Amino acid sequence: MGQIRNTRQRTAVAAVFDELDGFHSAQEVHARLRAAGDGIGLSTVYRAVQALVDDGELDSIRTDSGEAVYRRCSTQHHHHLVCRNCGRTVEVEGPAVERWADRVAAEHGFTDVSHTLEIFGTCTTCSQARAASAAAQPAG
Amino acid sequence: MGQIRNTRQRTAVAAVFDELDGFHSAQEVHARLRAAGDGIGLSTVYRAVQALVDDGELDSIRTDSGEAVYRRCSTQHHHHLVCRNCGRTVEVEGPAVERWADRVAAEHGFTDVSHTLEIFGTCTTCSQARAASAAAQPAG
DNA sequence: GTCATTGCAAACGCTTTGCATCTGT
DNA sequence: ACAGATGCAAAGCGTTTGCAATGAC
Repeated sequence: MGQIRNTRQRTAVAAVFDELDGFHSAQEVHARLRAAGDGIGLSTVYRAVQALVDDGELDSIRTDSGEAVYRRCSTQHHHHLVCRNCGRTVEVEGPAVERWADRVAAEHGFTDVSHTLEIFGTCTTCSQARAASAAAQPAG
Repeated sequence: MGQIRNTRQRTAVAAVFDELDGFHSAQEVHARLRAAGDGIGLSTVYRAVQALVDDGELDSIRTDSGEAVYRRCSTQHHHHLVCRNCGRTVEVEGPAVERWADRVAAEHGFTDVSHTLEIFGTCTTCSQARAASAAAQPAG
């Protein structure tokens, strides 16, 4: 059964996640490899990424728009604080949250626990801009 | 400009979320209304749901499979602990996490803060089933 | 030589959109 | 009567899959 072979394409996909931190989509990886001159098909990237997830080498989450994004598991775990207006992102850590999530899951008998946490808000710059434009256009 | 009208369909969609707790997809709402005898188009459900999200009456998140699901905002805010194998979901609360998210966002100057948090794991039943099947098939 | 892997294109599922019709105001 | 809302069908998007060709072992 399932004998796994080392191919140029699989290696290339894994290498992308070695070089890049954070989350990246299959399409992004594909574009990046194509740009680098590595001929590779989109479906191959999808299959390679899935294989890496199955192997436990990648974690995956869904973005707000429904796209699947992947990151190397060994990367330092952190969360994102995202401005919902300009998209500016701040990486934040919260050891307490990690422990809480693990504890809650354990209390319910869950094992092999992971979690995703995103915080959304309006950053200083954008809330000031919004206030200014509201003043200029009263009925906004 | 944007004058919003009260239509039978919009009311029906909003009513579904009044009666049901938790997260539900647009397709599920559509099927439910059809089953109840309310004639309504799928795209109308999508548009109604989006309008409710814009109005701040619904929250939306993405499931693991990329489907968008919605829930009434007035519902007590909580998070989900999801079995990544069978999909069983437990609702969990974590006041500490809420406060942490608000504080971290405030420290970075963000306002109007919200967040999404999902915990994934393998539930007791599924981890037992997995152990059993691994024992039966040593080279799995 | 065998069989997993590749790559294309077509299929898929969820969501969005164009447009003619309908309806609340 | 006007402007927003509806519903269908078709398009759009990310993702998956069928199948013949390719290449790792």
